[in-house]
Amino acid sequence: MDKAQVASMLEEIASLLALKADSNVFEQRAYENAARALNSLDGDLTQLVEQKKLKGTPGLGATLIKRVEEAVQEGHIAILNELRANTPAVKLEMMRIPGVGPKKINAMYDELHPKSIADLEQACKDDKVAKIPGFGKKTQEKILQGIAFLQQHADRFRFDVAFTEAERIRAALATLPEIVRLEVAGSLRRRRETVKDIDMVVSVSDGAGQDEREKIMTFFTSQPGILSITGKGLTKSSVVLASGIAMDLRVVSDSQFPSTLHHFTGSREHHIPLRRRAQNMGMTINDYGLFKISDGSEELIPCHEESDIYAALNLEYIAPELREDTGEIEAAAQHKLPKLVEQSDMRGILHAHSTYSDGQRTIREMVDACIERGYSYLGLSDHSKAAAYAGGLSEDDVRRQWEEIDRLNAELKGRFRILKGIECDILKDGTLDFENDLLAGFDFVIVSIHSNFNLTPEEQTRRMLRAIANPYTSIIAHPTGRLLLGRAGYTLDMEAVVDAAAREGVCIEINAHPSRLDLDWRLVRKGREKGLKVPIGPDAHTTEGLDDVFYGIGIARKGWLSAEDVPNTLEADELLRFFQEQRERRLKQSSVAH
DNA sequence: GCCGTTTTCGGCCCGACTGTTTTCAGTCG
Repeated sequence: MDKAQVASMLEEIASLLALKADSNVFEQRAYENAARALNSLDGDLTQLVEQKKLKGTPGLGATLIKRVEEAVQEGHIAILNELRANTPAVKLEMMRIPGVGPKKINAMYDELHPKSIADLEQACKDDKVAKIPGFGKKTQEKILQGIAFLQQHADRFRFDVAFTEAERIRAALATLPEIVRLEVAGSLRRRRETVKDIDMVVSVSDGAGQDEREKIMTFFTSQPGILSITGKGLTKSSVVLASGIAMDLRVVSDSQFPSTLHHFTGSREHHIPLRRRAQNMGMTINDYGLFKISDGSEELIPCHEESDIYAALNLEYIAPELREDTGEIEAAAQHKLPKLVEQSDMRGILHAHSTYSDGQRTIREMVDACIERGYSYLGLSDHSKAAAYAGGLSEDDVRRQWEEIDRLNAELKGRFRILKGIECDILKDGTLDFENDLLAGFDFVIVSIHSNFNLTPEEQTRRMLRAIANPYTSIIAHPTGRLLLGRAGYTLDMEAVVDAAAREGVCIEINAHPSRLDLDWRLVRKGREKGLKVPIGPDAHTTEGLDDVFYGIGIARKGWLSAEDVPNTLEADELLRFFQEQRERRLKQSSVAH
């Protein structure tokens, strides 16, 4: 039983507690907090429990520690089983309907005993829900709409899908002269890998009247590609976009903009301790501003930018990507936040394919596209022979490719550099798809799993650790193989993998493809603390694919990475030296070991 | 259920919006 498993049990308890008749929201929150506390713990949970090291962890009190110990030692938590037995499954399902929460669910369940969402839908159509005390026609209609929304739309979207939609609307709104400031907020601004909806905040000058606001809202709700308008007012309008994503636009006066933007950027988890801090300092935060409380009256503290809010709380500015309540407030108070990596730090591409394997562009075309984007090198990494489905290279193909690279490098001398790399398959037993004497000819070796996804976690972990132990391994690519909203990753002990990679000096990439974003940012963060180097790899199969680096940078920033943590912020010469030293050190170590 | 630089009890972030109600409960972010 690992941390993630126990954490999800605690989360389930929280959800089930919410549905209890006499539920206590604070107890529920305690379980949610404990789940998060557990996830960000370092080390093996079983050991932590055995050594009684959980005591003192913020968010874990005596009771929660007992629950965690029970889960680890017994494999189950008694009160979870009890809650499950006493909570009809349909209640949990109903939690997914927008606008419906625990209280309404319990009322509907007690009156109508639906067995499924379909039953509930029928009850609405039969006008039975509107007759429940405290309910009415409008609530019934809203529930029907909520059910329809559930049936038509996924409840989460990949970052890139939402970002593209948001960017289109942002660009359109930016043409309006009435708008002073304009920002995307919400989880999209925090660069979460998936998002539920799009939040946007715009400001009008403080003297602006109703007309300006109305014009903005009308312009917004009449944009092309809007499926339906679910709300339209002077401060907030809501629509559903063609892709099925819900979007809210808020209009505020410019002096309120920083506070409103901050509020709607979240996360909720970040705001709770932040507001507690404000409270302790005799202040209060709401979406309209930061206020000093004296003698019971509130005095506005003027903030022109979000950074002013943090400054007033004696904090360094906290970038949106970090606002997840994973220690950023404490770090900001001690002025220990990292300087986060940016696109302008990136010097070259590591992990791209060409027509030699399954890429759609020739090496030369990929090179030109890199030059166009301001990069000074391309670390080419076509597939190895085991990846037959992807046109993996034979040993002869590799030598042929090297010749072409040598030729091109001579031609490009001084302007650009192609690095000889490979994306080498990790075979079922953890050995690599090419012999070491061939691997020695590459400038760098990326290794990754493309087969045998269904090994046991122990086997899969052993397989990966063996690949890490090969002294020619430079980088692990897409370590879990997950496809966001598609397929779960291989089950393996990622913490052991991150530990081993950091210890051995092997890099783990952030695969920047928006369907992967793997290594996960939570693990990026843990790896960074152990000295792991994390290149950002677009895994480009086309020239456009090179632009996916953008998504990888968002994840790198969420993982608290600075430029020095990301090897492809180095110049080509420095990077080649980095790989060379890495290999020499590891060869020396492995010969000592033998 | 957690937590403590006045506290071991009594707080726990905060306000908008909506709908159902005549003063508030539920939901959301």
